[in-house]
Amino acid sequence: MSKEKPSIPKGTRDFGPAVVVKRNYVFGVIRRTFEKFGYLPLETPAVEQLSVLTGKYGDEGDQLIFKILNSGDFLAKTKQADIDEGHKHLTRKVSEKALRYDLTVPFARYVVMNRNDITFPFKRYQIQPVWRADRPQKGRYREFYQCDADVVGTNSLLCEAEIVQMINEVLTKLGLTDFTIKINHRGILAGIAEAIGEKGREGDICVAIDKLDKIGKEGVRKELLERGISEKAVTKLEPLYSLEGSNKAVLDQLQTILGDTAEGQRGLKDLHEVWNYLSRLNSEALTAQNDSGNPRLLLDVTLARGLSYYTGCIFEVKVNNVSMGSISGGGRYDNLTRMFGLPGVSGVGFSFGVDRIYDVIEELQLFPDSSQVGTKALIVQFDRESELYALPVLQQLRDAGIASELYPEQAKLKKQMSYADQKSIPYVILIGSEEMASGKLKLRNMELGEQQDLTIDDIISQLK
RNA sequence: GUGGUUGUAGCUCAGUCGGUUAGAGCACCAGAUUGUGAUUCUGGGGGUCGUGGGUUCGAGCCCCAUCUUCCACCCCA
Repeated sequence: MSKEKPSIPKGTRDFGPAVVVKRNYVFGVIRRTFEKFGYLPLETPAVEQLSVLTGKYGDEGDQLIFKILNSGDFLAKTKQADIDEGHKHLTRKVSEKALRYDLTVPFARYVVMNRNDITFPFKRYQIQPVWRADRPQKGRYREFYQCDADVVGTNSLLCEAEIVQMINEVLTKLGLTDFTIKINHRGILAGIAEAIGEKGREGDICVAIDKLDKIGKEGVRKELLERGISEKAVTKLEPLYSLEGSNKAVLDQLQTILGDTAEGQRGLKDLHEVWNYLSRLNSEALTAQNDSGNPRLLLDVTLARGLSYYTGCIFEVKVNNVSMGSISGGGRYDNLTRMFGLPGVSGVGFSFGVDRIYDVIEELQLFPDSSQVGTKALIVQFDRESELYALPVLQQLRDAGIASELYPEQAKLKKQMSYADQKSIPYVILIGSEEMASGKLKLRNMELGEQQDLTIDDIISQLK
């Protein structure tokens, strides 16, 4: 028998008990917020038909989908000619299923398949893992959880406003104070393209100006020219990078620049509406100040986002002063269900990246002690007699709702105490011959190192 | 997919120019202490140096491949 060193695939992780407890705390905050806003849970299979996923995320995205090899003789339907046609063609022959890449597309599929049973507007949240065949790096994993909330079947911009509200609430509850919810609108981007004389080229323009933070004005200029945008247009575009002042002031300036483009008008109207809703909701995203002095909600005309299906407002959330990419993102998509044969259903949604949020909270040391759970009391036993005596005591403790355990063997006292110590169990109950004789059990407070002789009833009322 | 980086005890890491038997701290186990953890003292176990090839009298160290880690790009949560 060969010794095999076990390992897990690149970009995947095991989560030990301490980590799972903290992750569940984050999930809990998110879940409670979603439910408070009227979203209901949905789960879909990890595996989707490959055809459901392909073509929804752009060419780059298709490359990153984990495909599943057909079972059995996966080469049965393949001929030499198929191999000669290249890997993209061959993939369809040997793979019909794939791991889901996000939660939005499976949701759209679900909506289309269940259109007659769903009451619109349909609000659902979904917390499940997704898989991407990306090369791992900081904050980027091949298996990670998304927490999505989406609503389909309404064009109301109240949904966009509520997304801002939910993001603000979740991050605040998690103890984060310095974060920026960036918002933009695909209409604004299209309007800009039109206004600078490059109508229809907003795709290329977006990809380039999205990198403004990273590569600076000159870098963006170079990339735009490489992508075939005219020099005249690039020059006209540049003032937009440095739009100054409040969100309101930026909107006013955009009005001047995009005023006579239809798409620009659509974007501006939508954004105004979102601001109106938030204002009436007395949103903290408008009133609370970041450490930098900026409001949390920030109109950023350089925000583009890669996913090709967005058509209206788009969001992205960045925690400031930590080296981590966006922890949340989303937007409105008008045509996603049309790809599955159901036109005219607009949706909007967003997603929290729990793995990144976890990394940020850990880095900022914001996990509260209360997010720890575990055994409250350990019963230590000495011999067979004390073990039998301890069993009804154990049951009484559990009936009283106290998380408790009996050490399962008659190990040395030192070993049992040390077990309690390492599991951070705050109380130990000792049951030996003296205790059995008197009926008073020894309750030891492990933190203080103090112990008292108490009846089981007194112990229960003290630990409850 | 492109470029770089990392891997030595359970963990964090030393390991000189390629040269004898690969080290430390922490952790673990046992004892000091037959009814008391976390502190103290004493002792102990533990390694195919990521894996597979190659160069060499000799490889943890040099070369190639591969896996993994982390980082940047592309893209994204």
